[in-house]
Amino acid sequence: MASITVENYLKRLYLEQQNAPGELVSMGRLATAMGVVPGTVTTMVKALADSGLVAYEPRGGVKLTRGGEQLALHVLRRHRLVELFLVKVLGLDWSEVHTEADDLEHAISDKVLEKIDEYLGRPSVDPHGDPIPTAKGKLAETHLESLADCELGRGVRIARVLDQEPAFLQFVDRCGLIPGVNVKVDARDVQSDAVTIRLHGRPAVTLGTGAAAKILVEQT
Amino acid sequence: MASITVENYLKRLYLEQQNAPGELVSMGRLATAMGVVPGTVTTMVKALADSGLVAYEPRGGVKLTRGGEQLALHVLRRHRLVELFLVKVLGLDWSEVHTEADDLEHAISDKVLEKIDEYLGRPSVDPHGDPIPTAKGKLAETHLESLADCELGRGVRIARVLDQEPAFLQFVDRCGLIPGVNVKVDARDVQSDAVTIRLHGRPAVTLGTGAAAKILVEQT
DNA sequence: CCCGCTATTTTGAGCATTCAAAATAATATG
DNA sequence: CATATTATTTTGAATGCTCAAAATAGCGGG
Repeated sequence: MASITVENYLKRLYLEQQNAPGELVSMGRLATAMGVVPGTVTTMVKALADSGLVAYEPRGGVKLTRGGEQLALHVLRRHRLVELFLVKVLGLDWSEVHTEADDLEHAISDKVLEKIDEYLGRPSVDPHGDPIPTAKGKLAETHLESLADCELGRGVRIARVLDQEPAFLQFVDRCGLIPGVNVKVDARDVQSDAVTIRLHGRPAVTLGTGAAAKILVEQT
Repeated sequence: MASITVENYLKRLYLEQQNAPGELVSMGRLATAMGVVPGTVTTMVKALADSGLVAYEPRGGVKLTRGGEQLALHVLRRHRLVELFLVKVLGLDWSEVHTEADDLEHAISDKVLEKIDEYLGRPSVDPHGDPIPTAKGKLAETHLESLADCELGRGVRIARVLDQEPAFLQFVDRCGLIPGVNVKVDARDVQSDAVTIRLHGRPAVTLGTGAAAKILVEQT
């Protein structure tokens, strides 16, 4: 059985790999992401390599093996199903479920997970629009544009928010830019670094490009 | 923050104290209950004593301090609310929720716990009839008789089953002796060590005294 | 009162995870 | 190319929890 710590390293590593596909993840990156000192990561990664969960290149970086990736996806599945469950069933705010799920994801058995999945009707995304890996460990690939780069004037639907910070999520919520909402990018200005979004039946919202890039949309 | 291990020791100690009220719990007892070697318990108990969670008498035994008891009750509350939630909401069998709750009880935040409690309508007992401590750490005292010692012929209602073994719970389930059911003790025989129970609309059941003693009833 | 049994405690050690700080390798810069 | 900078690894140590096995204490029976 993978310990909670091991599960966390694998999950983190998976997410870091997503940020820079194809490349090895550096020790420093992983250390920052895990909130530990770099030496700790070196030690841990060597142990994970011994267990066959990661491929480690000294002075180069790490990546998950297929086995490690499967485990990471299983953790991610638990995390995201729990998030959705907390929002949909227990009525927690979507800005707070990430933290809760970080603990619960290590305590949920397959049996309970299956019940949750069934209860929720086999959902494919969590409350932030993040895709939920299947029980078999498959993750639907998506190729979404963001509010920072989608076509001007065209109607789009908010699909995913790439930031779990409660403060950001609450802000997004106040603006009404939550997944499922139909919007249109009215204008972008490089000089002012601003993106103006028009919502149905609401005042227009202006975001900086940084924030706009974290909100992904799909065509309607 | 109390570690998972500490929470488990306190919970176990609380339950052992219930078995023999007033007395100190011996190291050996606690070791068996925790599934560790006695030396481990001595070490751990001294640490708990240093944290003010237990009162330790060398060569005598341990008991919880008020602080330790509060923590134990909080863990027990999480455990029992989770059990009920798993049965009522996710449809797990009552014979399997104990094991699941043993993990989940350490991963549930107060916020989520409160939502669960609310969702369930502030229940007072779990699926086995075990009382649920309040958020304030109060536990309703009960003085129930068992099928092994209640009055013959009188109508009683099953209120609690004092055994979490899946096999026993499944057996109890098959007999229909689950909490809430009205029954009557038809006969008891000291020589054959047997208790015969009559159920409404079902064949009568005969149990050994040992099993009967684990099924508690309340007057109807 | 001593003996032997049993429960408890102590001691020494190991595993997993972490840190601090020193050593080393790789990389960029002048 | 030598050096300065930065990233990584190593080393030594700590913490929390555990075990095995030796030492010790307490108790009942002779």
